[in-house]
Amino acid sequence: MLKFSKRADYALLSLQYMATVQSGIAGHPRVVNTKEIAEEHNIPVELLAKVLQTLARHQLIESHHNGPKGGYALGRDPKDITLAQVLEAIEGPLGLTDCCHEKNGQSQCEQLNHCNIRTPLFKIQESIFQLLNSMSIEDLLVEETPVIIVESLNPQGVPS
Amino acid sequence: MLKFSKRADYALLSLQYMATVQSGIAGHPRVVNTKEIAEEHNIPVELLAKVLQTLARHQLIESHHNGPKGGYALGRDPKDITLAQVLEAIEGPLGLTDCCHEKNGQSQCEQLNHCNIRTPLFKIQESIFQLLNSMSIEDLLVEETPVIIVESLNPQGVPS
DNA sequence: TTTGCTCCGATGGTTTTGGTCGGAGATTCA
DNA sequence: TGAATCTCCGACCAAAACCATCGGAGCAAA
Repeated sequence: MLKFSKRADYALLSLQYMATVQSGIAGHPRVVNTKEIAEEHNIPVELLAKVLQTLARHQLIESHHNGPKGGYALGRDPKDITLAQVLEAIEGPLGLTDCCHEKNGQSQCEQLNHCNIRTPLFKIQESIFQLLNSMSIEDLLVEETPVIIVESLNPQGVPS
Repeated sequence: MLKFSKRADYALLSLQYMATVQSGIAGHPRVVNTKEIAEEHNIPVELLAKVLQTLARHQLIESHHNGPKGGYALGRDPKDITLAQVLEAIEGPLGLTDCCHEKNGQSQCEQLNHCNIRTPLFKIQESIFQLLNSMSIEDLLVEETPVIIVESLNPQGVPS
């Protein structure tokens, strides 16, 4: 599936929204609160709150707990927040395979000594990382987006 | 995390192994059975069996149930099996986000009407798909692979 | 003081995933 | 023919991940 989690989706939506509001394109720049983002995008408030907390903890956004006028704002320039940073904040260290992650100084991979596909997989991983690092929140600020349904990748059309 | 599932890992390991054996590099080309692959790579036999069945169902490999000499063999030339095909066979239709997948003719995305990040995300997805489609099992046939631990992507070094 | 917000921890339910088990059918070999 | 060895298939269970909810503490502005 290679899918983003919903938390990641919510994070990207929120950051894009905050960037738009702060840019001043739509009215005066201002701080936005959780409820507003949630209602705007049809997201459960409580879950979104946790996502935003996580982003704040990683300093991608700043929390302003100023009573009724509190809320969140971007911690830096939108073009200084890469998608890789967002994903890593939300989902933890990225890595296609288990052998990418250490725990107590040891790789977690059961097949480490019998594995012959690390090198090519790392190449793929590198490409994906490069991609995610090359795109920032600023790149999400585009106009109207049409609905696209992705076709099956399988050239044979064999049902999955 | 953007991680492959273990089933996907096992599938790739198996296909690489089968390609090596069939190429004749190491002794005569032959059919391999589940147990051999499992022991070779330290994988639970039963789970691997399911993975191989799935691959066979998608015609990426062929099953030869010929009693004691039975086993599996690649269904086509290694360079005609792309990684995208393998992943899609194992994990179902690929797609970064929910709005990629239809169900009963309807998109599953709750945020469809409030979503402003589809276009850029689809670009990312396209790039990843292109990458996975451009690599085949043949590309996995490389020599010795060193262990590499991937560093954190986060330039700030903020703990995740 | 009240309101409306952030923050944090705890919890429950559902889905996915990893892993297991048992039986049916086919083929080879003794 | 019968035993052994394999694939094949479906059902099953346990653990982990993920989504979602709730409750309460603290803070600042009106």
